[in-house]
Amino acid sequence: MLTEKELKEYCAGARENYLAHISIDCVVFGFHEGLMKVLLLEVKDEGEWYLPGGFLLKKEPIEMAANRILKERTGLDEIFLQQFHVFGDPDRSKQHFDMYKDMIAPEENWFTNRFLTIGYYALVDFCETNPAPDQFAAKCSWRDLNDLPELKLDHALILKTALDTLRLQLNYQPIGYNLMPKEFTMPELQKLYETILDKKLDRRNFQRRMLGFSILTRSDQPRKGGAHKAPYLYSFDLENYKAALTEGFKGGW
Amino acid sequence: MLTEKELKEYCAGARENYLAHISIDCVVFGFHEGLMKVLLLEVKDEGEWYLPGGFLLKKEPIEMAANRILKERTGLDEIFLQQFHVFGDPDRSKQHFDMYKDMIAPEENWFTNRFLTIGYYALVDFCETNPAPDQFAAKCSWRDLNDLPELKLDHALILKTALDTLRLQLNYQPIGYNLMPKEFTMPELQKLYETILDKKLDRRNFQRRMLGFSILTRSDQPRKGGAHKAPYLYSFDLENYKAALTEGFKGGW
DNA sequence: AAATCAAAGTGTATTATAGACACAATTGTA
DNA sequence: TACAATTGTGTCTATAATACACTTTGATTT
Repeated sequence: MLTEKELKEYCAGARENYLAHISIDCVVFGFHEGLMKVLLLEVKDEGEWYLPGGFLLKKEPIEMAANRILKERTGLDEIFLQQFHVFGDPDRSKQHFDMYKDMIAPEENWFTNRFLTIGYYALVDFCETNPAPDQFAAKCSWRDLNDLPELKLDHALILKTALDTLRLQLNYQPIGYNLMPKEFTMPELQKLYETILDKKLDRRNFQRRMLGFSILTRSDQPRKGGAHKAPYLYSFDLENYKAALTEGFKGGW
Repeated sequence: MLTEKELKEYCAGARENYLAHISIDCVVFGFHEGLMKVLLLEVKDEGEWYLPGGFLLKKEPIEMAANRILKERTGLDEIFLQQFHVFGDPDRSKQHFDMYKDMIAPEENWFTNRFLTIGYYALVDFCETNPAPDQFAAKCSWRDLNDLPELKLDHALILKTALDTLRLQLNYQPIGYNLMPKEFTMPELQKLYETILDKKLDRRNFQRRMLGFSILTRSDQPRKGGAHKAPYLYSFDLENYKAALTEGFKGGW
């Protein structure tokens, strides 16, 4: 919780710099040790968590704002970002900022305005991130997707919608370049798909299909040092990968 | 073009009732005589056209605003509506309201604010609509999708994005219930698909596939009176149709 | 050094789906 | 009654999806 001085300064600054009524919330997906992770922030002095988010500078393009916000939270630039939905229920933030009602008049409090929030989801390489809290958070950290804490506001809905969108996306776009390290094995990539989809896939069919997309390059050297047969290393063929991103996988009609 | 009085009254009313910086634009698709149609408004005293749109009341849910706007333009209630993207380039409306610069100071002019516009697309039964202009338009009418006039602002981009989304949608959702009359023949439905996709489809394969979705009911009576063999009439099986809408057609993974 | 274990590599047979294609039936008109 | 236009329907083929089992490898254990 902020002090009265901090809050008032923040609100004055926000009114001056940010576009009213618009916010951005980001669902940042990572993948680590076979688990799907989401980047969350923990509210100071509370047990609650929320999604990385922020506001739009008055003359800033939306995508740029989302990038800026994520750079602040993760240290990463050029993140894979995708706008997926606007959440605008008039009551979506009701009562969530009651705690400040004795410090500042509601009409002065930036946070009691109505906000439509633009949802972005991001896919990032877990190992490359340096999570950093914003000024309302005690900490910023990765949480397991299947063991989530309670989320503030409508952030649980936003997260679910992002996940649904990601799963749909899997059907007509390649995925993984932004979530995997440079080199990876086929079983590791399969684990990513299994984790996102939350179901087991057949090893052989997965490999055949994935190779059929022609977005993978197999390295000459297998990965040594594991306790078993050395698996081949793959990397994404960026050219074909990007082509697949824009063209999609299956014609349908 | 509005008079100075009209403009000032509009701006004062807008500031009082609407949420700042947010607008809604709708791409309304219809289908008639084998042609894809889009509902457009023609600016008074100019040759330019724009998409049906409007603003969000301060306490109104977004979807409700989109419905309200479309009811005003088409007379229809309960329209199939889908949010598909937010357009928020800071310069998207630049210079488009220069014509009013001598009437009102820019800071007083509602229209020179920055707006993020939430794009919705709608599918409606062409024959049921009663197009009605808004107060900035000389007329509201259906235009052929493949013979469009020049559009104001970034409305050409919005329209194109809507169309792309619709085409994608075709791959995993049924479509047609909102675009076709209650009863229709298989060739008519095929024409709809061909028009949306802008390509020819095979009659026999189309029929087989479409019937495979189990969303159609064949009527006992064929349509008589045509100059040739009487085609069967079909209607959508609403229960299965809605199930297909939520579940999607093909598993993918 | 040999046996063992766990994970990875690979292939084939079957089934379902998509695509190409041709002929017969119906209706109004010439 | 022949014709033209349109609709209805079936089959063959190619491709893609699925199910399924054995072999290979490398480290670890005995």
